[in-house]
Amino acid sequence: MVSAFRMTTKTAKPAAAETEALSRSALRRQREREQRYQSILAAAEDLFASTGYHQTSMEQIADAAEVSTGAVYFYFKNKEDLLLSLLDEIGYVLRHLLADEFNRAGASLDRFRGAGLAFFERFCRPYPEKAAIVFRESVGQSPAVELRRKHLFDKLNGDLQAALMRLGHDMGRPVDQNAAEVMAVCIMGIYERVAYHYMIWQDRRADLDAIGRDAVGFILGGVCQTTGKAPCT
Amino acid sequence: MVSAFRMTTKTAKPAAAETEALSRSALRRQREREQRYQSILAAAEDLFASTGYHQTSMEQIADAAEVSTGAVYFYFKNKEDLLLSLLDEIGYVLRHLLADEFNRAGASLDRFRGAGLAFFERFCRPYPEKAAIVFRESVGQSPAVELRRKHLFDKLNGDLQAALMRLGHDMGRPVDQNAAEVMAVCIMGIYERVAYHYMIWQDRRADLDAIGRDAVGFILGGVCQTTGKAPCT
Amino acid sequence: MVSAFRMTTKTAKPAAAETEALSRSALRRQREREQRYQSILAAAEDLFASTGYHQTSMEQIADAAEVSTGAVYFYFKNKEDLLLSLLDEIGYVLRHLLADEFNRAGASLDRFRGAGLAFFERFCRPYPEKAAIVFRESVGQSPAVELRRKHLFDKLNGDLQAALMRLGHDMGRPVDQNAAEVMAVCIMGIYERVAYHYMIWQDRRADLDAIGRDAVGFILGGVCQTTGKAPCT
Amino acid sequence: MVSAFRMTTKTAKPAAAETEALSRSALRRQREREQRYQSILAAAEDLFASTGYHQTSMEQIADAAEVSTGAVYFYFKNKEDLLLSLLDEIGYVLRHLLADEFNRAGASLDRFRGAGLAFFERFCRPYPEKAAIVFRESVGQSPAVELRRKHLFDKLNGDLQAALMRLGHDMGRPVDQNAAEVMAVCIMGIYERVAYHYMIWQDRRADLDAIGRDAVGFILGGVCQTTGKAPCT
DNA sequence: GATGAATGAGCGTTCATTCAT
DNA sequence: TATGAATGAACGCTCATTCAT
Repeated sequence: MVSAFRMTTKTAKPAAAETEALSRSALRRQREREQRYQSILAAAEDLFASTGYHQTSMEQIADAAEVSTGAVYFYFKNKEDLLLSLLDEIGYVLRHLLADEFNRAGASLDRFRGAGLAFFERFCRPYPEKAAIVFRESVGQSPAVELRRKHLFDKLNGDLQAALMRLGHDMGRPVDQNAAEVMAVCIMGIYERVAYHYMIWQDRRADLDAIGRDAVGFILGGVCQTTGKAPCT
Repeated sequence: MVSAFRMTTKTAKPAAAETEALSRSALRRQREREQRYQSILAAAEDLFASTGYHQTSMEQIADAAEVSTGAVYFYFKNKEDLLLSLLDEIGYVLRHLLADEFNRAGASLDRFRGAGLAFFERFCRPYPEKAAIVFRESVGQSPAVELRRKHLFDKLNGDLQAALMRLGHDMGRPVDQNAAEVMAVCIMGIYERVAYHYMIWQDRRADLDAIGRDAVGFILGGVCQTTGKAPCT
Repeated sequence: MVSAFRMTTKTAKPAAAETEALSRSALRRQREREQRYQSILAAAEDLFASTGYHQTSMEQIADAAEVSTGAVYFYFKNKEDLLLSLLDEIGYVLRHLLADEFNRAGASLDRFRGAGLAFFERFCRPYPEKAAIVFRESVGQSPAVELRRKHLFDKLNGDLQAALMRLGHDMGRPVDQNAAEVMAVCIMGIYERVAYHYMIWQDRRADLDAIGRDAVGFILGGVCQTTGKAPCT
Repeated sequence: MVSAFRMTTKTAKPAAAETEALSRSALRRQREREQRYQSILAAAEDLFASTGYHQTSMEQIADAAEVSTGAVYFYFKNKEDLLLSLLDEIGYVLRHLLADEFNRAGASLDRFRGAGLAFFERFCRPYPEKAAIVFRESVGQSPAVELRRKHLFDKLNGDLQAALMRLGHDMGRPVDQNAAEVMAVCIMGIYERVAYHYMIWQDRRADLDAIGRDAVGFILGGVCQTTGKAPCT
């Protein structure tokens, strides 16, 4: 689980009686801890998405999560760490979503279509707050956040790039590594801006099917351009 | 001139004999004023791009522009106004750059190529700070800034959309308005993310030619997809 | 207690076994909180009275109360709130002081005498800072402060007016309501200006007995004028 | 004229050709200067009374007077000086108004009545801004302003005190000087608070006649108390 | 004399973070 | 562990005043 409570290094206590099975009360505490961690993260996600990262104070997050400010600092190093954790969680969700599509059986081009549609239908539509956080709230906030964002995009780009190269290979028209990278970046750009435009700036959740299809069509056109599949329909 | 000093509303008494030509000293004052306005804006651009909007204090901007904090507030309503003005200026530059390409003579597809290359070569490369501001620093800062950003993108999208519909018409394959809008958004997304990836996150100014060509290739692929020109080379 | 720490709205979860008696440490914290609140208020009172409301900075108040600026803002919404709270406290003290006199047994006219003397002897003399704040520092500072001041005077006037009407009734010469109000306002005016003149502008604390007696004499003359008690001695 | 432009000490120029008659242009300049001085003062009076001394900026005053900020500083040393000048002017008006009443022929008690009525009818009613400035805006603003306010009240008190002593003498019941002073202060207090209550806090201009009569009645009662005139009607 | 752009000290306020209990 | 009061550095902004033109 990506959001599992990160074990603090100083886990002193358990050392003594940490028999193979944790005591019942220890288990309960563990569970409560995890719940608190999640509720704080959820509160932060909602507030950052709705009010903005800078406009949200730690106290508001604590209030929304029904804990004290001190508790927030027990679970997270600082405000930035909250955003980083959010980014990690969202990255995890998003990567797996896309990976699932690319690991499906079927014609390789269909996988690109599937991934695109999944991005719009199964990420943006159900989780608009997560989209707002990766694409809006985490932009340009601090070097550390920017770095984490970069890492996230690098991974997504890498996945896409790999899929493109596999596709080129399958089509008998090997794609240059650099070109594949640029294409991956282009695809991510389309995902991002289409989501931003139609989900963050406008609320076109209702039309997302059609929009997604058009965007995916554009992507496929770009992809075929290089991999040569002539009338990419 | 986009950056002409915004005339204050109370443009003074029309005076008696303020003939067509302003007095020499009045002209000089006017010029100096404009210079100050520009130097403050330039200082803000540099600092926002290098240090980040929130990490830059008004005092730093004043110092960099070699004026007092009060002077900054004389020329700009507040910090946000500085960012909005920057956005306006950048939007002006960018739109004209792209419009110039679309108004050129020649095959319509070539214009898309030209616009894409111009974006990378003639906007991102010479003005990396401006790119950092539109694509990074102005993201998610405040409702007003977000709105201005949206307006800017709406205009750019509109230009692109119009060009796409003209192209479809020329090709004898009229493009649906909504589809054209989505395509325009896709193209802007590619511009943005490629610039972000290769200019803001990495410093690949040297490779920008090749990268730009690949990205433009992708765009043309997406465009042809719909407008039907078969082997878009 | 007027100065009891204003209960914050979010009075926490009622907790499980928070029996009728608060834990000892909770009680202590409560007490310390109240002390801090009072010490900040006292610091503000002193500084406002000696230096002036506008001339006193929040930092000075914090320093004088030996707390941080942040602490001041924890206990009071802002600087204005400090003045409003002071006004409330002073109003409470003053009203009760006068009410006590009017509720005494004895000839009704004597009560007016008693109230007047109490105002000078038991309010102005021991609390010159409080007098300075109601009569000087809170004048014309902001709409909210002015309103609170008005409310305070309205209450004092109301008390006086009621006493006057009772007196008229007792004397068999009912007083018109409007006339009673004007008389109440006149009495407050005398209180205020005599205090201002002899306590704020001059330091005639030593002569306050005689001055008070003369002023009270004047008031009684005015009162008898209407209620008819002939040679009001 | 109290508001005549204070001659600056450095009136260098005239020294040479200041023949008994000023040249026509010199006269015109003199007149314009006086007009500007007055218009600035009037603008300040309006703004201070309506918006508050601290809430009014020098720029607002300059704008309202249709001059530059610099001009305001040519005619007045600083913002405080503006308030001091206003206080002087108002003091002049008020003192003469009351003096006129006291210098009238007739029974001496009637003069007190006349003065009181004049205060309400011929000062407060036509010049509510002036009342707002003496009684509200100039209170507790700075040591210098407070001092000037004190001087003004001292003079008014002195006039009243003198009148009281004359009255006592006329009545054959000489009044003690100190007692007369306290009575004067009481009368001023009534003037002030009744004006504040019914003109500044409420707008009872319409009922001012009745209110004034009641207040004057109260004053006469207080006065007779000491000077012995039995049934002061 | 008049202008108004420029100055810059100063202030109120915020809020991420800490730490005694 | 959890709490929440306390901290204090930092910042945006105002505005009385000055002075070159």
